[in-house]
Amino acid sequence: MAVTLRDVARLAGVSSATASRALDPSASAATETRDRVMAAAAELGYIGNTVARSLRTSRTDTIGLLVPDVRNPFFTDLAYAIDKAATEVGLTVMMGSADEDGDAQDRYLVALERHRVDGLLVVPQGGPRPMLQRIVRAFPTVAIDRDADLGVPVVSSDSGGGMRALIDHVISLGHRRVAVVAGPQSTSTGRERLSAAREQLREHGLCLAPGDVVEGDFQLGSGLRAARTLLAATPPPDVIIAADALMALGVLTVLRERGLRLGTDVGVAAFDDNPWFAVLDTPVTVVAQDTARLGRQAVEALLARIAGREVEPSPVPTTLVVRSSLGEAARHGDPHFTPAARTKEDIHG
Amino acid sequence: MAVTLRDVARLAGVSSATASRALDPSASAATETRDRVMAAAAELGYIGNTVARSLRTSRTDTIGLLVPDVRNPFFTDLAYAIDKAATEVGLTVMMGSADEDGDAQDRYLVALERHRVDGLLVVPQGGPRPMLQRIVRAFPTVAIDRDADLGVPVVSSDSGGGMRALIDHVISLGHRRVAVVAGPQSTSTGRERLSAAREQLREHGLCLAPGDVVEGDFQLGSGLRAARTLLAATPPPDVIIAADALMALGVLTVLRERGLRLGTDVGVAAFDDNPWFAVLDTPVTVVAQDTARLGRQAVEALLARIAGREVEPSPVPTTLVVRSSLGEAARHGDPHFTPAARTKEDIHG
DNA sequence: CTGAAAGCGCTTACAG
DNA sequence: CTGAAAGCGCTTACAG
Repeated sequence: MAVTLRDVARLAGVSSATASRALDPSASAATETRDRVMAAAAELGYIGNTVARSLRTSRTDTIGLLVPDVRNPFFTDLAYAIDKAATEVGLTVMMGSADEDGDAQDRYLVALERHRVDGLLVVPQGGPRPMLQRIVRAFPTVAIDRDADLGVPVVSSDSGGGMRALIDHVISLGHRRVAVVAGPQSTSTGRERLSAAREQLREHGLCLAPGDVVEGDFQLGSGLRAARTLLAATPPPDVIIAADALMALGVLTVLRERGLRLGTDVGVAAFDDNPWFAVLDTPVTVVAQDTARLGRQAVEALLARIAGREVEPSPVPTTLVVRSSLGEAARHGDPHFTPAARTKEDIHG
Repeated sequence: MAVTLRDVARLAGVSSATASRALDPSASAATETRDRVMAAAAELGYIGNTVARSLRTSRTDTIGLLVPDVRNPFFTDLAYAIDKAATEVGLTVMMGSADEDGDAQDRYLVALERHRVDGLLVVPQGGPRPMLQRIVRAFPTVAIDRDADLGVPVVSSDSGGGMRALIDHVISLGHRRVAVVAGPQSTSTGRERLSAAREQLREHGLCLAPGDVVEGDFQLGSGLRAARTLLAATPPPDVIIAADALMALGVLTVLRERGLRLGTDVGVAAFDDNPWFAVLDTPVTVVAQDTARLGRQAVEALLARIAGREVEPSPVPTTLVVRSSLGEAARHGDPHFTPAARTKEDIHG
């Protein structure tokens, strides 16, 4: 049916061994032979069969990518960046969304194992599951975003640095009482962002009251629930910081429901940037992650692991993108005297 | 290194042929043998090698998915739905984002061909490119969203119906002058949405002036440019309809820049829903596509094609989601007498 | 029900 | 530089 290497060889009048070499730029073949084989291949429209080659070489030129939920814009951007970076080095990616569900993750991992991917890029969910633990030992693996103590290299943003910059900014605007919709504390990013917030507030002589922290799961629904809890307090917090964009979206939604003005009645900031944040009537201040760089670095690290080299990726810097959702100067000219900041000072200062 | 079927067979004291059958639920084997083989497999942690199996059976249990840009929320949702549906029937998907770039699409298609995917799900870009034409003849293929005259089944939404419902709604609100940020006219969806708008306006005795249509490319930048052109007209149109969410986001951004009030100064509506549309100060009315159903239907159709069966997918219905960006009743109680509608009537009526 | 054998399409030491 | 041969790990007629 499909044209095979033997067909090409026959047409070129050589053995398939020679045809194989002629088609491999890094193998040696007489120029004249190479030309004849190339011509034959072109004439027949030969497309090498990776599965046969893989069986022989035990490389599939395929990597697996496992993310908790592609629909989370951060993971979408990450998947995009990884696809780009992988394609550039001739790797095809098998993508799967585990749906923040451990069993789905396990099923997907087995599929990748059956397919004998060359390596695995994984954003681990929850604790270190046995299946993941096992597969990590069998395949070159690089964790992205979250460190789940798998003993593999981790490519991730400098969450702590991002959060500290954000807290400094929040405080410089005159806000005092900060609440946090934290990520799941079973994830390193969830923990790191929360503890950085706590510590940096302490630097400013402030503290994060127990009632001002609600743990979410990085999904929209938990942002909704967290915001309802947080806004039930009297007085409400000056500022709510969400550990990702989806939970921030939940917070924004609740603000709308309650008729609360963003940046005036309560400030909101989030981790992860997103074009939509910029287009809101009150654009949202965020800590942006450099997904392109994360993707590139992840693929590079995986390539190194596949080659058997050790790697120790360094944290990727984040960027504080100041917009108006904290009631700041971007709009009014004075970072220390904006409507939102003033309101808060009236209450607490 | 990895444990193979032979290892399992040896441990169970049978031939690999028998081991293979014992592990295949649809093959016959003595219960006692089957148990022994299963036990051996479990003991050794045997995971079948798909690449060997594929070479033998010429099925890879893998399908390729090619979308123009995963970061477009519509395609993100679609990819998610397809991944779900595929996983359910034991297929793994190789995903690629062609970046609305024909050459990238071609490179990716060749990679899928080398990997001998069982079938292809593709959202075709631009005209019928030779590479795509060729591959479509070689692999079972189903087109999604767009019909590019490839002679393959097309799974897509009822764009015409959605647009007609939207136009009726716009008109019922008292708007008269409608402008459109159209999708690329090289895509069937781009054409279908524009012509449906034109025809339905005609039904109402209105027409779409040449200056009130700008062709975009479904990406953010073109929405920005289109909105600038459209809003340069005096008076500006009553309503701007964007053919997808990304271009709508561009329109919204320009409105903000100009200090124009959404739903009051000018109405906006879009194709494709998105959680962010709901959280804007003025939530955006949209024609929502049922991505879950599109994904399921695409996988089903592809399975049918792989099995050699003919299929003729029927268009998937869309839903008009009425919010406030056209200045409508949802907010004010009377669909025919809202601020926006009134303003427009003052001008044109 | 089970085993021996062939073969899927490649690549790669091994000779020459 | 080139060819003959083996083999990657499975599955599946073909006998028995």
